[in-house]
Amino acid sequence: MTDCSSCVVRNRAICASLDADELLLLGKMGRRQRVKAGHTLLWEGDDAPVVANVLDGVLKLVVATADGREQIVGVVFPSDFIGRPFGKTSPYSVTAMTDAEVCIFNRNSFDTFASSHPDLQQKLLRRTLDELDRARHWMMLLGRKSASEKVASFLLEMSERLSGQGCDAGTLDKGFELPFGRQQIADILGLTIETTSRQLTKMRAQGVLDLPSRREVVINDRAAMVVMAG
Amino acid sequence: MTDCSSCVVRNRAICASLDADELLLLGKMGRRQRVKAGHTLLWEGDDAPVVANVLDGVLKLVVATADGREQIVGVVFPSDFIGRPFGKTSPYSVTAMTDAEVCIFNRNSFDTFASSHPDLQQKLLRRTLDELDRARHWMMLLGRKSASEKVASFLLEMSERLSGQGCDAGTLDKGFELPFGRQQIADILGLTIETTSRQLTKMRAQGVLDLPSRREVVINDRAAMVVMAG
DNA sequence: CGTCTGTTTGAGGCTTTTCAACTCATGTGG
DNA sequence: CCACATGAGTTGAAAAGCCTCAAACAGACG
Repeated sequence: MTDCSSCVVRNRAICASLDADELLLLGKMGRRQRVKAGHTLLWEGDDAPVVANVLDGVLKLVVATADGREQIVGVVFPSDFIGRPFGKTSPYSVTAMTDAEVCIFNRNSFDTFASSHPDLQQKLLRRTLDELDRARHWMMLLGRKSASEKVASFLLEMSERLSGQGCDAGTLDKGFELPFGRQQIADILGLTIETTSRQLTKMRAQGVLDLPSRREVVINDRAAMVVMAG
Repeated sequence: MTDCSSCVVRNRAICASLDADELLLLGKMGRRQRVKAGHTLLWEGDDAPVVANVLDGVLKLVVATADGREQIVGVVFPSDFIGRPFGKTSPYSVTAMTDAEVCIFNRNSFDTFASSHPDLQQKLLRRTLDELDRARHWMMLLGRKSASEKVASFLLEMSERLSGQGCDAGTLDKGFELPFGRQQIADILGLTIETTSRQLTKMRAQGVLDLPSRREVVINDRAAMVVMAG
């Protein structure tokens, strides 16, 4: 069992809708689990037996074709919800991009619990609606944007989502550290690793950004970046 | 007010979770509205004051860039739900692709009603989760599939979704009529109208399909089509 | 110091887009 | 009834953009 009252994402995750008693009940169902970077929590097509909350780290949702092409269809951060409630096989794999920690629930137990806790279900609905908006926004990027627009859009979104992480939520840092490498950026944007790399180099040459190290990005000219994002 | 008990989508839409009394209450809030093909119900970025159920016809959800490129991020059929509950501006435009009829609710009233009807909310949650899965599946298509794979995938999906429409749900018709033209297919697949047209012509030349008229498609060799879909 | 992994860079080729012309079905007015 | 305009779809040629393959490079680590 898990002690929810001291949970790091207690107030941001869907659990935030629950009172002390309910939290205790949910806590009995959940258990914390560490996932090492690169390890896969859920496999695409499997009858996924669990749902989970992310406590720490970053995970990716991946869809693959038979011949091995991969597309990242979602990136989840702490307090985000993972999995497919209500009895469906997982339509994507969930893999840790960094060392991560999640709070896992048996799906059937969770479904039952959710059904009798409308507030929790509403929180889940809101979250799912937001995810859907984000996914549809991303569809525009994948279908209609050029490589440079894709990279610019990606950096701006990451800058926003990663800034929300720390204590000083709200302020946009100029610099931030990406939790993933070039290949994964490419898999998010529907590009190859080479094209991604070239676009970044071009932007650095233009002075719009700096790349102090492999995973660090500093946005020098956010306005220009917004224009490039299309 | 609307008479829900005789509604054509009564048993398929989210309303299916409601009993007679609740239905009457919801019916007082709703009103039927016709939308002519080409007319837009909701504009991207607008503070959308309504949500709706589709009664008849087909509508598209569109995201556009500043310079006019369009990506269709969703297609909704009868019994599907439209709109963004819980107080957000609409992240996309909703436009009728055929003459359509919808059952409209004031969003605030609907939100309130939903909050006090967990069954309705759960139906909405399930629907949203399904939409999210569909959207993510589509992201793979947009990001990683070739033009011919895109067209083949599209035709297969449309064949399935349009077959579900009639009385004989479940059986896959070889032939069906698309509710949209070439440009709109292109906007769904993230291609140009020319590329779309060329792929269709190529498939016809290969004998995989027939194109009896502009909007009709007959799939001759479904197995081959599945292979082509990647 | 050498190896390993991840990234950058280069050259060439292929797919898709772009631009333009043409076809075909439909509808309108003379 | 026919000439003509109209809009959607098809086809062709050329160009652009992105991908593929290959090689060089950089940082981390034993």
